[in-house]
Amino acid sequence: MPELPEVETVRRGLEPAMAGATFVRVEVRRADLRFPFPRHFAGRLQGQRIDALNRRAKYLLADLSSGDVLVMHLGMSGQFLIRRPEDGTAMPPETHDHVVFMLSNGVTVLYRDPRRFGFMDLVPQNELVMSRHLVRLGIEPLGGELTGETLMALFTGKRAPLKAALLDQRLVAGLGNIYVCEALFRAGLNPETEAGFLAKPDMRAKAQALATAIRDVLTEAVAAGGSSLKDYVKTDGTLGYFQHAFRVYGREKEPCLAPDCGEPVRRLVQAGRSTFYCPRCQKPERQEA
DNA sequence: ACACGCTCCTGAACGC
DNA sequence: TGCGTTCAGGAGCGTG
Repeated sequence: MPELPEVETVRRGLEPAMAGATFVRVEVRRADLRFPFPRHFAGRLQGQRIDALNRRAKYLLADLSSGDVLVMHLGMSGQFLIRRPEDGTAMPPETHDHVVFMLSNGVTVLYRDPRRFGFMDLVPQNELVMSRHLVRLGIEPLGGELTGETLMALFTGKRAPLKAALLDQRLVAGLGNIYVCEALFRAGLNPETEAGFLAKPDMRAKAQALATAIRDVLTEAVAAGGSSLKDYVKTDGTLGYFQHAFRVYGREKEPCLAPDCGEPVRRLVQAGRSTFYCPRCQKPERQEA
């Protein structure tokens, strides 16, 4: 499930293959993914140089010499795979290979997405931050803005549970179900606690702990190449390995890994998504009415 | 404005 | 064995 660490890992894999290269030929093998491709998509890419490959939250952003930015989102099951000429026989595209980028350096980049929740778009550079994709995004969690103070400000008056608030890309952008569960565990916060509760003055230390936990878990996951469960692979087809470092995610009924705890990890459903937590390490805060 | 639930999609896992 | 059901979840959208 591509969340920020997986998207950043993909970016780091694609950057050396794509930055500085030119699109020689682009094949779009179906009319849409989650959304239709923009008009003349292939034609607007062909002949353009990729000046830089950036990331914002879970979006990949390729700056093109035309002045457009190629905006790419992996959805649930999107993968970018790099095929180098020295890899040998060219493999024919598979069923879910929807886009093929052929580059001037001989590299082929495949976009594969069985569930088609991903999408691609082209946006003029000077409209990018105000574009429909990016305009509502909250703070970048590894960008230096994420502090206890910032979280307190963002959560002020929020009735939603912490789990939902952290999944809300308008507040903090880049977390998904896995890293929210892991960050709340590390901060010792109950996923059902009202987000607004953390904004109280005496909760400053908890808010700070949460900010630190989010930064730490994302940083560690990027260093591990992301988490591979079902769909996610790196651009060379290999797996990330942060899934081995999960402390609660996917561990229902298994013992909590905190020292001297061992309480069975519990699963609950919030907003239709599984939440994993330790009821002993993540006790609900005393919330006066 | 805000919170919540529904929806898109496919493949894997599960149950009878 | 085989078929049907359930589950996974990013994020836009509709509803109350």
